[in-house]
Amino acid sequence: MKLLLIEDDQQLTDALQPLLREAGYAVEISHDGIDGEFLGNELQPDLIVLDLGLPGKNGLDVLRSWRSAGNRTPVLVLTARDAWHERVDGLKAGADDYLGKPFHSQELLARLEAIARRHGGQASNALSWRGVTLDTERQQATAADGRTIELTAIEFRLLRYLMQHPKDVHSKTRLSEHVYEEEQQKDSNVIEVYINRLRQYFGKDFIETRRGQGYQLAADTHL
Amino acid sequence: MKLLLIEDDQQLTDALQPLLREAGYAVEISHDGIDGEFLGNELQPDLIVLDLGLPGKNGLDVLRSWRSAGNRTPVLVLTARDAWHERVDGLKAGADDYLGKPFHSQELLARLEAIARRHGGQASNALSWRGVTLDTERQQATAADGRTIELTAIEFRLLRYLMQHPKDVHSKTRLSEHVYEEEQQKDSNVIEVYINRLRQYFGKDFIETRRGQGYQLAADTHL
DNA sequence: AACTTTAAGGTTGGTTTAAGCATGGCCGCT
DNA sequence: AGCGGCCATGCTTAAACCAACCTTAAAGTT
Repeated sequence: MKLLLIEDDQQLTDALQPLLREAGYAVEISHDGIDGEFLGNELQPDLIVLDLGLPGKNGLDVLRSWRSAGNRTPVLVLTARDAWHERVDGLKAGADDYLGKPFHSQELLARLEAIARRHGGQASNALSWRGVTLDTERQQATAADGRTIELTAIEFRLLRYLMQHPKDVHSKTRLSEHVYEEEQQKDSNVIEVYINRLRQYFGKDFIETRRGQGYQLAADTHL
Repeated sequence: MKLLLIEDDQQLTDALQPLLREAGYAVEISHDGIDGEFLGNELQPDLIVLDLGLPGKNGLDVLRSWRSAGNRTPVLVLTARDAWHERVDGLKAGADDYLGKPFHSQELLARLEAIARRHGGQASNALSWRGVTLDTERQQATAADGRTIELTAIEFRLLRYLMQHPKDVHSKTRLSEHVYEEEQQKDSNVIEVYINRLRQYFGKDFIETRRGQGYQLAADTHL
């Protein structure tokens, strides 16, 4: 789960980063509005935390730019505790939730969880594709033939990312970035090994190889 | 897509080169300003990444020389993270974008993509000519009769280059330079082989031969 | 003990080479 | 000028080569 945090207060980002990582996010940070807006479009994060008081470009403007350009990435807006009008503006501009500063880190995590759930699997926390379903809360999957499979942490993150973006082709580098925090040495074949595992669980043709480009969930044209 | 990287830090160029290749660029590298300026003119790259702190000749001067000589190749400038005045100068001197060091490799790729898109004209990532369309993101094409065709890396680069410059006649040497990094031995017939492949996919008369000169996409005069 | 990563050897398929065939342009011959 | 042969250039096919990917098992981590 790739999360983009746009916040200019260094102290706050330093404090949040380890927490968010611990909670299972791959965290990217930007300290100003212009850079943040760009990254929000190009990094294709799964979730964005956006402060409103930013140097460079106001957070609200950033949000509006995204939305009018068709970017629907879920956004949680951070506002000053008592600035209720900011919240209204934020929601109007297309935010998914807001949180007043200062806040309890636990509350932030809870709200992120909620947004991700709401957004990812509409109404439920289950993804499904070609007979395979993934329960994102229990970290377990059901294969097409009905077997239920307990997934380990990395199996789960990899499968979730693939199922959240079916049809797209993902390079091993990209998958690595979404499954891990730090950049992987490029001569590692972890991703290959885990793709192999998922194929054992769900069938050889559940994931297709695009040689030289990456992997992709099998198209379901024949259904 | 030929990319010229002008950067004196060997460690950085070593790290970047494989990444850029993976992203589909044919990478040329220069480690100083004077050489870089020359190559920027002679190689006719599609994109230039220019560091400002260079031995030989300052990056800004290099950029200004190009521009005043009429060279309009899109340039992304690398600056020290906090040297905002350098950025202003860079943009004034004719840069298309800038990026502070250190940077995320993903951000570099994203910005290059954005520049190329902006510069190449059309805001979308699809090219089309005589019923053939090319999705530059998925590396796949659609033939005039509707078949979709998954292209391999080299098929894709060759077809993209042809479709980016329709109407022009391209010598085999030129095509070779844009498809590969290093110079090809001139007695190789790879290009002929791949032209043949593309003709199988899209019809014999999609690409015309100008004997002794090169190849050209078929004119659509009769439409 | 369970999970993750590394490593090594086998397999596949994209790329390149190479050899024989086809075609067009040039030149000399009638 | 018209005809025909000859050479250069381009086409096609198949086989060889090599890097990417797969698979398995053992080593390393938590």
